[in-house]
Amino acid sequence: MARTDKRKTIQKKAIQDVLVHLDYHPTATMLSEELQKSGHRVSRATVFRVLSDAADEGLISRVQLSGEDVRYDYNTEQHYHLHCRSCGKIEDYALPYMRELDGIESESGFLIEAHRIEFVGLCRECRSKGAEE
Amino acid sequence: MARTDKRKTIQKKAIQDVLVHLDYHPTATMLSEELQKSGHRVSRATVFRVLSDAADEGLISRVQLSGEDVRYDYNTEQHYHLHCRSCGKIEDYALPYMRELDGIESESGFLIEAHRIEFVGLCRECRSKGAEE
DNA sequence: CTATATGCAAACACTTTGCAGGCTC
DNA sequence: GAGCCTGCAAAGTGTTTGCATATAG
Repeated sequence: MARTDKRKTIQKKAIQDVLVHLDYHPTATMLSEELQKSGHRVSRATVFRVLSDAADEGLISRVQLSGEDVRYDYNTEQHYHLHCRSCGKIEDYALPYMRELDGIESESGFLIEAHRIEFVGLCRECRSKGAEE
Repeated sequence: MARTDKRKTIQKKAIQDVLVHLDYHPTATMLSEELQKSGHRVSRATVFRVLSDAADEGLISRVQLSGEDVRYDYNTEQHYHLHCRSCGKIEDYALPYMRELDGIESESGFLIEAHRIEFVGLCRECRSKGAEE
């Protein structure tokens, strides 16, 4: 699956630079577009490959919320996400990781190693626009 | 988005019957195959349309876990899912819905209306196979 | 009867892959 | 130099859509 990713290439550097400075969690396609905007020329296939490999190696993390394509997050700390049901915005949520949930006993025989929480609601902007309905 | 879904058709009935009796949460494609197995002839497009509409109307629920296609669950009660990282199995988890999480204050100005939790780990079978690594 | 729902196939969007050539080490 | 990495384009997937036809009410 993941290659060894030994060599430092200008493409990887460009991808990392852009990802770190974005204030949102992009899909591979979005990141590809951001690269173009900032003048970097990296093929789409490479963006997919590099992001996927980096996630497999644990350098960045994958985020998949309901109804969304896979997104990438340079923050590899365990954390949660807020998902606006009106505009689709995805933000980090400042709630401390609920470590105790990982240890919960389960009737199913599962060994629980981690958990992910997606909070769904309305962001400040959509609330003030009256999207409450 | 959602049509009004007024008419009762044999296709809708077949889809509902099969979905309710499955012991797992299928994707539209999986459900399409199950329909074939059980002798129902429903076009793939119809399966996608009916499932999506039913979810929009709240008759069934969408489940999307990391790295997976959208799945459908006839259980519309709020509940959580266990996701085996080894075999990919998705099961319901008997933890009561943590209603209090929906009300948590957020620094971001979000109004939180609901949340979803995905527990990741190893199912009983994969544990005994020694997939722990 | 009339309008909604289905089936089919084409269109789509996103992602993956094979291969030749380029670039890192 | 050797082989990993990239770019390109083609191939995959899963899903959506347009349109003619079938059918529920």
